[in-house]
Amino acid sequence: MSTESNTAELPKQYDHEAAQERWYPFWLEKGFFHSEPDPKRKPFTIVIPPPNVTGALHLGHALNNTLQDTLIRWRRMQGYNALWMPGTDHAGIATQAVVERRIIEEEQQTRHDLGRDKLVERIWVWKEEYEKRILGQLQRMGCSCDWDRTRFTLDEMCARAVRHTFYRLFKDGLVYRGTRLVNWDTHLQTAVSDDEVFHEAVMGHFWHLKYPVIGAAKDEPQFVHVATTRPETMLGDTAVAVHPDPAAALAAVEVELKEKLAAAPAKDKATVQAQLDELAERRKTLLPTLIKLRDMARAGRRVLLPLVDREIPLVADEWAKPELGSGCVKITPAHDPNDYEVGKRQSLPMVNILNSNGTLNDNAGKYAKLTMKAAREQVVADLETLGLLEKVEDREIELAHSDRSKTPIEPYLADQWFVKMDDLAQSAMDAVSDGRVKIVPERYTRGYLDWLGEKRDWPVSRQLWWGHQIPVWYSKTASEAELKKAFAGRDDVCWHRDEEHDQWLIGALEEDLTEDAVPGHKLTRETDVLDTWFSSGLWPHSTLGWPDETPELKYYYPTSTLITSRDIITLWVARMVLLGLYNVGEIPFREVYIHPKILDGFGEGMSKSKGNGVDPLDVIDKFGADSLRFSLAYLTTETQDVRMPVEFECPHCHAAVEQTKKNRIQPRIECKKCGQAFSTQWARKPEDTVLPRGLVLSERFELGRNFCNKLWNAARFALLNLDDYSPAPVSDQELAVEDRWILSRLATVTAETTAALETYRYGDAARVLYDFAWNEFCSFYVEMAKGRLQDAGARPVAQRVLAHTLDALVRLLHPMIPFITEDIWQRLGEAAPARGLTAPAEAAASVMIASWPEVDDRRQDAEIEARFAKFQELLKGLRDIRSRQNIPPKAKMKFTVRCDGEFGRLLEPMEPYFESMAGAQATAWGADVKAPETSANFFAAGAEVFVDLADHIDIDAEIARQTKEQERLSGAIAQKEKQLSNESFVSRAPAAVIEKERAALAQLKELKSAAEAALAKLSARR
RNA sequence: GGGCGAUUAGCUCAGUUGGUUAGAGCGCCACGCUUACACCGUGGAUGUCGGGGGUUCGAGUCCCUCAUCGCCCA
Repeated sequence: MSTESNTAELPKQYDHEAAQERWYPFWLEKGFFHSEPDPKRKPFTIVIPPPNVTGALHLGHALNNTLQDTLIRWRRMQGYNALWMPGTDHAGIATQAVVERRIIEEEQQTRHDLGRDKLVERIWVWKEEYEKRILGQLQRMGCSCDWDRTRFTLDEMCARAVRHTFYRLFKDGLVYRGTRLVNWDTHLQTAVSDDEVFHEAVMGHFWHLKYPVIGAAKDEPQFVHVATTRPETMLGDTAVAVHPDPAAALAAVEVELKEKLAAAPAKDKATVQAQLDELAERRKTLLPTLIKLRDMARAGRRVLLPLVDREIPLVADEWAKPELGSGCVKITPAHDPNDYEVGKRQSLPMVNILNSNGTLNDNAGKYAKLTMKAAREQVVADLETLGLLEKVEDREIELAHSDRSKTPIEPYLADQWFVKMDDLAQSAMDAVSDGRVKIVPERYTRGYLDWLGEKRDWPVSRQLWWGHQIPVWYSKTASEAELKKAFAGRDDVCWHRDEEHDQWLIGALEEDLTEDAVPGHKLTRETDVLDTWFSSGLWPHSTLGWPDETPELKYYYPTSTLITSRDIITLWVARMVLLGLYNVGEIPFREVYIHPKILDGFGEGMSKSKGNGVDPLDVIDKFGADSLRFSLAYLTTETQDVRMPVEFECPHCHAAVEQTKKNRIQPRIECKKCGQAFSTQWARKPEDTVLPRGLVLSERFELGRNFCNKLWNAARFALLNLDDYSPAPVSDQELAVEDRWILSRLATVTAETTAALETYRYGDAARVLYDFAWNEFCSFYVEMAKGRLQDAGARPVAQRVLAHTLDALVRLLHPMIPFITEDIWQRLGEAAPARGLTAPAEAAASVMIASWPEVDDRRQDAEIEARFAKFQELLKGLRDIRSRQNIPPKAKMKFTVRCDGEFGRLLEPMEPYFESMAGAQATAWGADVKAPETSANFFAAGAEVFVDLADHIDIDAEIARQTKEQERLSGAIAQKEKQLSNESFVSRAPAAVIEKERAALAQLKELKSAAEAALAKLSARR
């Protein structure tokens, strides 16, 4: 870097690209991101919520990582030994689904064509590509992660932690295998968890079927009527249910409806009444039948299931709702979650009619091998032929879909592995209840506790190939004696009996078992893999080397803070707490900060599939990483999600094209301004892909860009004026008013920023610094320093305070906007290598490792701030007169101030600044100042100011201004008088408040009479 | 159905323990190339604080209720 600082080197606009390209490699090279355990220093640790390798990062990640980087850079500057552990997540099903889909699209091959090893190999290739891309994105954002420690949930270190955890759980009897109804994705052929399922309303039908009653007597119903949205499942029916006490059930509903009727607003009463009427009708016509059926059910009567000709029982169960439909319901325990519960209660057989690929199996008789869809048509047709189809209704149904394959979910009975949640969940609840783990904002605590409180066992197996294969081997044939003999002396193998399937489950710690590990028997390994959350749940300790007691684990664990978004509090945060406690015996982090979500201009969450996602790299290209970061931090407030109207930028003319729900899903868009077309993320066809792509942006980021540019130019000004800088201690006597003011403000702002960051109030921190930098440092301090910098006598002190203040400001801003602050720091380092007011010292080699500013209480000076506020008020009044009087900017104006001696003593020294900042020259201060012949007056800070308008008077403008002022005052006076004449106010409000109001009223009246006098004078001259 | 959050200027949002006539940025209007910055400067206009009720001398702020939107859970 050249040591000259000339203007050519200091462009008028901040060049974000140059700064990013220069300083990130610099930080890396210096090893500033790296941390090593050092017992002499206090650690501060965060682990990244590992992004999925499924795809690139979006704006939500940008927010998440901006906040983490801000936190870690700040703590690093505070002197902590700061570690930010980075890495990525293998995201089992999501990644496998993406890669599988791509292989099908591009090579027309399924995973079964490829085989397990080949597919996994292909996914690793994908992972390498996306990991690189993701880490690259983080780096472009400026993230100061310790890249030497980068981990992946499927790498050797994490895999070892997974093996140990599973083994411990297995050995402790906390993991078991069982048959359960799961959400089956027939496309991907795996179970998916509830949170991987979304519900969508689709148009469907409601088929009304009837099943013949076996041996029905004359006075008995010949058929039972049931209705279903999925008629093909009747092949798996094992019962028909009727309510055990239909009369009571109907009565209960009636009571409820009556209460509702009483409470309902008038407009809703008719609807509720109609429901009541229908209920009464039902009681008359349907209830007797239901009671009869109930009695038949108790007598063990059966019905004949058509098509498969299976006799199935009538059962009495509360799941059947007498107020709905026929009051009877078919029970298919193997294919419906509610029926499954009924099945368990009533000890019904569970007939599985599905193959894992979604076709019907042999239990479906002649319908075997058909797809669900084909079977449905056939079943309906056959029932109709038999006269057993009563009617078909159209109906909108909520259908569960797999989030991964977007295909409908089939409830399906399958063997799954579970972790018992009892004690584990309790331990995680306790950690939060007793405050060892603190969730910020606190309101998220409740959801966490409620969810864990259900203590539902955790299904951890997935029928996938991409993931940690469960380290359990099966043997059906060996005896326990043989196992004991085969594994004698080994503490890395243990086994449990699986009574349900009549076999041994053998777990192995690190080493895989061979097929012949038990002589004379063949072992087979479980093919399922573990849920991704199982491995990411270990993240805070697995990345630090657990199960080994590494120096890292001892030093950095528990970590300090976890920053994440609210949707994974239960899935991930809770799992980390309970697994950390289970494995390490200690909580994984002390605080969890939950940040807002990013929404688009329509209030919808952003997603790539919706087309409203913004790529952080687009924003960085256009605005720079600092602008992205600052804008996001600025918008991060406690209760609000971040709403961001999205727009395209035309690559031809750079005009903004508003994103609409319509154009956001089109492959090409025509620019309204220049008429040329550009492509979007949806472009697939050659005619679209040849078009240049339009960036997807939000004008919200202009806030950050403008701010960075302002800061840049303030620094530019300073640098241009520091050429002959010399460091030296500055005594209090040497400080000018504005010096003392800015130093006082700096002390306050330092305290406010620190307090905001301590409580995760990023928006507040950004606002405080924005206002200070722009409205105080730039608008006042820099403006006022200009004069002194031209004066050889005052120049050195002005330079020293300027350099010092900029130094501190840059340090305060560094955690949020690292690149520009480093760029300024380095340039400042050349112009003013040693800085500081009491004892100038060599600046740090990088702002990254500079110390966080301390609050200098001694500088806080309420008196100087009050004095400065008066100055600002007067200045504003003067500028206002100029503007309203249409006095040309270059024309000088003269003013006098009627005030007491103290006021004059304080403000008179500021005369040069009225001159330079408002083009106004003070000609007199004091109590005996008289209004000039032709003048405009205003009150400010307790003084009356007269602007001499002899050369400028615009009577109409002044009348307008004074009239408006007078009206404003009249309004205020009326309000105050009303308040003060209110008996109860005067008798009940605190005396201080009343006193304040009285004084205010008197003041207002004084101002008003002055305005009236001025008006009278003006009218006379008109 | 239960829970959480939101509703303040055209847009995006602040608003501390209830106490002068509610603020910022963008946008808008007027003026301005003042030797850091037009990604700028100076000034200006803009609000039934979602609706209704209540508590209080006093409510954007506390309570109840309704509406709309978003998220989570069933």
